[in-house]
Amino acid sequence: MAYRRTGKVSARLADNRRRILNSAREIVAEGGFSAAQMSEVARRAGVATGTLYRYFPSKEDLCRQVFREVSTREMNILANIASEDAPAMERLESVLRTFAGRAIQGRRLAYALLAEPVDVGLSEDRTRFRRTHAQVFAGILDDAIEAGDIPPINTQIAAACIAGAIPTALIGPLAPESHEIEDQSGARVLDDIVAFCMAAVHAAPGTAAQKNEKTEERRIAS
Amino acid sequence: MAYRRTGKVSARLADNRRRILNSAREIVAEGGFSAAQMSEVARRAGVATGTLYRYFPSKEDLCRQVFREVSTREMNILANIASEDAPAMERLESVLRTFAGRAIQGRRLAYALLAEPVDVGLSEDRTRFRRTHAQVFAGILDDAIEAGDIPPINTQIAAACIAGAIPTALIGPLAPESHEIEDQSGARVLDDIVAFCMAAVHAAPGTAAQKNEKTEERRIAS
DNA sequence: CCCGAACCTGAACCATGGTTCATTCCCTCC
DNA sequence: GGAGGGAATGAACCATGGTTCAGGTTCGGG
Repeated sequence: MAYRRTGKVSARLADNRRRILNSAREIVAEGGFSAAQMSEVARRAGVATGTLYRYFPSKEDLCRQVFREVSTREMNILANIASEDAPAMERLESVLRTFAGRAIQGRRLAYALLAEPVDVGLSEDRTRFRRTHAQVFAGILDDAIEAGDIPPINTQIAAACIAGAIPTALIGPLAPESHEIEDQSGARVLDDIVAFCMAAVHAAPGTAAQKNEKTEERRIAS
Repeated sequence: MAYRRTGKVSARLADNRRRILNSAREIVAEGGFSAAQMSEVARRAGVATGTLYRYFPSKEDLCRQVFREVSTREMNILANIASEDAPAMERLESVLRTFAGRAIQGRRLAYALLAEPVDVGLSEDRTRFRRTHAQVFAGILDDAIEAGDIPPINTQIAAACIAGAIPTALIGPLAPESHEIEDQSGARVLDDIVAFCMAAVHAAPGTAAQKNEKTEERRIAS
């Protein structure tokens, strides 16, 4: 009697699952995890609340799934830059600039990933995310020291500082208001932040400055 | 008939109010604002839940009061250092060290003040706190530039970066575990963080290093 | 000593939002 | 085409935690 799951059905199931995840992601990107209520996710995905529980055992699981998808994407972008075949200092600056640039566009998503109030389950994932994150910075810094580009420093601490400085300056309460960033001054803010971090690791002066005029070409794809 | 509030009574009222505030503060210092449930505050203060509402119109008001008391205290400490009659770079380092040092002891309180999930009412106060905070840094940096101690930089951005870097490196998920900090290595971590920030603003090298041996004497009073 | 006002108490109330489950719908198979 | 099982529904359920309020207690004034 057992009935075989036909192609059309499992396609629909997969589609539902995807649509739920996408809806959740959209909501998070617009209003953070606090806006991601199950009823709202369901509404946007065009299914009933109860249906969510056929695809995810709990809200926490759904949110973690969303978090992982988004953060993995971000991580990969940075990791790719870090593993490029280029001098450490170039990779460092590129990573910083990309990180900050992506946070500026999609500030709400960056906020959700990095700073928003979340409960314990998610903050476990976030911890992993930020650590991995800092590891990318630390790795490049180690390379730079190895290559003699910068003097020896505590790369773990420096990486943590960078990982804190950039989001704070961009998306926290200390950040300039959105409208200040939207327009042309955004590039300037970005340059200043990158310059701060480069100086912090004793990058040879000028390295960051030269790049200023390149900012325009370096627009990051969303 | 009008009944005059006698001294003994208003003393008791004041005492109650104080005890409530103190209990709330203790709880926040131990477990953050999330642990500060009204029933728990009442229990610790030795009054009934309803009584809290004779002293504070809502939980939010109570929490904001606590936040203000604690943050004002912290702010004053930093502001005093900032307004000392000393060279800008000395004041800068002193402020950084004090800030980081106080965050290290009382990490949970620092977490509550700086990073913990809170709802909108409180985060308004927190925003003010962090801004004032960053202003202290920025003011000193301006002095330093004026005095020619460091090259001109965007002090607003630098201040925001510093205000983000220090807590992240100390109390966030990127921070070393408590036990790593409790023991002798705490001073080392602190030195590295301060060194990072000093370098970031192009402080002349060595300034931070000289101070390392002074760390012991600079133990911050709680 | 008694009255009324102020104060205190804590159990009941309520709002929010995640989770469940009896019912309905739709699909596969015979 | 209809029997039976998986999938979907959404209103009801429940847990949490802030807030209220009817009833009891304490205090000042006469």
